[in-house]
Amino acid sequence: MSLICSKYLPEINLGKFSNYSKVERIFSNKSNEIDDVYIWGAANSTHFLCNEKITSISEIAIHNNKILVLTNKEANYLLNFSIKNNVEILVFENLFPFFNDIKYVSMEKNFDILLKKIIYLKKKNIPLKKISTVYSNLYLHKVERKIRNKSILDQAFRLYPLSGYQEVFKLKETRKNRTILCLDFNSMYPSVLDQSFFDPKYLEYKKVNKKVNSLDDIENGLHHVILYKCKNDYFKEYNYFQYINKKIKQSYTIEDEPIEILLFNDEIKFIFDFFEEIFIIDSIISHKSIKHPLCKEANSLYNQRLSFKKDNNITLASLTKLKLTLLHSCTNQKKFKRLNVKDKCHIQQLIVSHYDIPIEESEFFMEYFVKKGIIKFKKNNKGYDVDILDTTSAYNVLSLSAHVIAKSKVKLMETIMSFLSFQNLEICYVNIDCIHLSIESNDIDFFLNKFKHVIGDKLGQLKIENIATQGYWLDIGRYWLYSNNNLIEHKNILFNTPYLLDPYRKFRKFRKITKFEGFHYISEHNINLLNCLNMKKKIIKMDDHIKLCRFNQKTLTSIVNYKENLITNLKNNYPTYKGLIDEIFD
DNA sequence: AGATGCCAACCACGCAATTT
DNA sequence: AAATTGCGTGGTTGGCATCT
Repeated sequence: MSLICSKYLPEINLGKFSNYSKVERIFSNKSNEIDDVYIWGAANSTHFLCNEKITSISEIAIHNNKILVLTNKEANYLLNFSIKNNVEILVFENLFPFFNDIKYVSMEKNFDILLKKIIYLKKKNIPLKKISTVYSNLYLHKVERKIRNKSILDQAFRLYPLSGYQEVFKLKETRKNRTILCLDFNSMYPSVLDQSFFDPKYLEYKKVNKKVNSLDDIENGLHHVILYKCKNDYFKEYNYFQYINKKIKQSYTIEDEPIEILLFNDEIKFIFDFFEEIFIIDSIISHKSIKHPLCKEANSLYNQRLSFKKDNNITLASLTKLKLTLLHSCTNQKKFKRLNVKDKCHIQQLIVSHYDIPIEESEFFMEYFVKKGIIKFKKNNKGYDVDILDTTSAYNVLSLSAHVIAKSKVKLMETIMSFLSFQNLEICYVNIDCIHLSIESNDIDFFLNKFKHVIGDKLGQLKIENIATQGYWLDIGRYWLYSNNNLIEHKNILFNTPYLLDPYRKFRKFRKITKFEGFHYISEHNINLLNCLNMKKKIIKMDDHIKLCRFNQKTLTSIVNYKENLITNLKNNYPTYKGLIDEIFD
C-alpha cells in the first residue's frame, strides 16, 4: 500500500490516456473592441443616482440590464433590487482591481469618481470590460499564435494539482533575541517562464515500469511515480506534498510508507537525492522543448512594472502586477460545457462519465462539485441546464500551467532547503511566493551576506518585505507582525479588504445570494475569526514562541486514527488560539 | 523556416418560422 | 403542443501571405 498524493482520486491512472494521439488547434477568443454597454450609477442605502436623476431604490425602473457601480458597498445596497428586476450589478473595483484609491464616500462623490475612472481607462486604452478576462484572452491568443496546436493528451495534466505551497509553521514568535525576516519572490510564476518547457503538440504516453538510476533517465514530461524511503530530514518535514482525500487535505511528515504521486521531470531531478528509490510507472513525455510562449512578455512586463514603480505610478504598477499574474493562468481558464438533462440522476451520470468517478461516489461528488463551482445547474421547463467544467476544452493548455506551478514549487522548496541549513533558522510561514523566517538577531548580517545572491530586485529574486521582532501567524493569509510593539504589517483575509484596514476585526457580516431551483434569496451570515481558523496541526507550546507540527504519514492513512486525532487536536488547540487572539486583539 | 497576421470557408448553435 | 426545418450569427479552422 502506498499513500496516494494527488488531486482527490481513488487512483492515479495515466493509462487511460494511452491512445490519445490526435492534435488539435488551441482556441482563443480574440477580444472584440466593442465595450460592453452598462448603465453607470451610484447608490446609498436608500437612493440610486444615474442620468442625473435620483430615485428611491424601491422605485428604480430598470429591468433586464446591467448597472455599473463603483464599490461593493453600493452593490450591496442594490442587491434586493437586482434580484427583483433581474439586473446584473457590476462593481468597478472588482472589474478593475488595481486602483488603490477607491472607497465608498457618498452617492454623489462615488458617481463622480466612477466617471473619472472610466475616463482614465479610456485615456489609457483599457477596454471597459473585466480586466482579467481581457488580458487572459489576449495572452492566450499570444500562446496560440506561437504554438497553435496541442496534443489532446494535454488534458491528462488536469490530474496535476495546481495548488501552491501554503503553510504555517509557527503560531507565535516573540523571543527577545530573535528577528523575523519576511521575504517575497519578485513575480514568482513569471520568473520561471524562461526555463525549459515542452511543446504541448508533441506529447506521448509511455509505459515505463523502471526505477530511476540516474538523472539522465528522466525524460521531459509528467511521471506517475512511487517514492521509497525518504533520506532527507528537512524534506521529510517541509515537503510540499499534500494528501488529498474526500475529507482530508493536509501536509504531513514523511515516514516509511511509499508515496505515489504525479511529478514533473524538474521535480524528480530536485528530489532525486532525497529518496532511496524512485520508481516510474508510466509517463507522458514530450519530444520537443521550448521556452514558455509568454517568456518575453513576462520580462517586458516586469521591466514596465519596475519603471512604473520608479515613477511612483502606483496604479499602473499594480495593473502590470495583475497582468503578470495572468501570464500563467491564461492557459487554465475555466470553460464550461452546457448540457441538458431530464432529471437529477442524469446529472450524476454526467459527473461519472466526465470525471471518471466511481458510480457509488457520484452523490458525494455532486455536492462537492456544486460547492466548488465545477458544476452548476438550473431548472428549466424541460429538465435541467447543466454547466459542467470542461477539462477537455481547447481553450486550455494545462501542461503549460501545471509545469509553471511545478517549477515554482521546486524553486520555493530549493530556497527553503538552503535556508534551513543556516544555523538556528526557523521557518515561520510559507505562502506560494513568500517566506517568513526567524533567526537570531546577531546573525542578520551574516544571513544577508550568505544569501545575497538570491536577494535583490531582479525578476525571481527575493525581496525583503519586512523585518520584525514579533510575529503571530494564525493561518494562511492571517498574520500580524510587530517591530518593537508597533504593528508594521498585517493580513486578515475576509475580515480586511484593501479599503478596510482595521487590523483587529474578529466579526463580519456578509450577505449571500442563494440560488435554488430558479429561486433567489438573500441570506445573512456572521463570521467569527476564531471559527475560521484551520487548527489541524499539533501545537508545541513554549513560553514566548509556539510551533506547529505536522501530522505523521501514518495518522493520515488510518481514517479512524485521523478523525480521533483531529478531534483531540482541535480540543487541545482551541484554548491556545483563543488566548492568542486575545493577546493580539487586546 | 518558423512566427504571426489575416482571410474566407465552414460548422455548430440558437432562435424563429413552419409543419405535424 | 411538439417536432422539424430554415436561417443568421459568431466562432472555428485551415490556408495563405507577410514578416523576422
